[in-house]
Amino acid sequence: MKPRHLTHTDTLQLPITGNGPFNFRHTLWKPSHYATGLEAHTETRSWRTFRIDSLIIGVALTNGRDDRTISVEVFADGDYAPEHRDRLARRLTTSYGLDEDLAPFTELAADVPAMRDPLHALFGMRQSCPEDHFEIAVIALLLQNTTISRTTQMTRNLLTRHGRLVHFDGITLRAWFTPAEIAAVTAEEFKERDRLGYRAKTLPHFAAFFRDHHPEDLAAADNLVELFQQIKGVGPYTAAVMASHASRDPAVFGVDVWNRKILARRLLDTEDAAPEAIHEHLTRLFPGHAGTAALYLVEHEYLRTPVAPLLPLDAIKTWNQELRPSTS
DNA sequence: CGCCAGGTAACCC
DNA sequence: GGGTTACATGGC
Repeated sequence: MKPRHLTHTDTLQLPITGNGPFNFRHTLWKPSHYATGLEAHTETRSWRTFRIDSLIIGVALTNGRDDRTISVEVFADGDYAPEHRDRLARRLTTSYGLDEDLAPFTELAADVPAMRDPLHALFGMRQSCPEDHFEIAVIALLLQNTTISRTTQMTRNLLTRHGRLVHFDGITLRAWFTPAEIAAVTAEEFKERDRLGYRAKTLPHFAAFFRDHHPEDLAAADNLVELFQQIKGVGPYTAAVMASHASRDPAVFGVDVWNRKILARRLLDTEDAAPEAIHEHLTRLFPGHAGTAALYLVEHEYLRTPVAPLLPLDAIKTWNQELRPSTS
């Protein structure tokens, strides 16, 4: 599979309009996130791909000098039209919470001892979710009841076989498939070829749901967690990930066996605890912002030993080699 | 081997 | 309703 070359097409300056501090590095790069090949980060620069309809866009992002702007170099092919500029700007602004008010959370956190170190180390970090609802649902699906190494393997299989490979600004990255692009793929194929196991039969349900429900419709729903759980294969965890990440509800967070133990240790001083106990505790300490609080605690846990560390600048070439499959 | 992973649906009473 | 159990797969 040869990468498609995207050419430099546009430049954006995105203002940080939301109240509160903005931490460029820890907003775009999350120490706890596993490697997908959809993005790459060095100390000062980030790259990411986006699908906007069928268009494939690559962006290179850097922090503005005043910490209140993000500079975006846009790479695309010939289909990039003026209307895409606004949609991309909105998508980036939402994905990284540039217009969100972080102050209510930081004020609550100032009074919570367990939050002292995370708040200090990650000050100004916001939720990041470059994925749309469909894409984050697939990520959450691949996290269900398995190890990160297998999640990484399944992600690689899916993106290699059904996604795209693009090259821009000196880097090679994968890009997502759209619901329409996997509409014809059978559950059997997902299982046998992409090694999805029992998850294989739920992926077609995801594609069908998001072909019929566009992101705009979802904003109108009043109980998203409930709505999302109507999709076969989406339970409380996946629905909460979708609501907290793609819908950016700061009050919501998905509890799984992994963050359950982290939060139990940090908040309750025990090795493990019931999900309800954790949820209740965090909701009481951070009314309306429990999800943001959980984000800070979990990312701080991984800050010293990131799952996918920042790349040294000179590692990009090696990275490109690894991402290109050597097999036909 | 058996157990467990960054869960969920289907089944039981 | 609330408490089991099967579900695929790979790593240890």
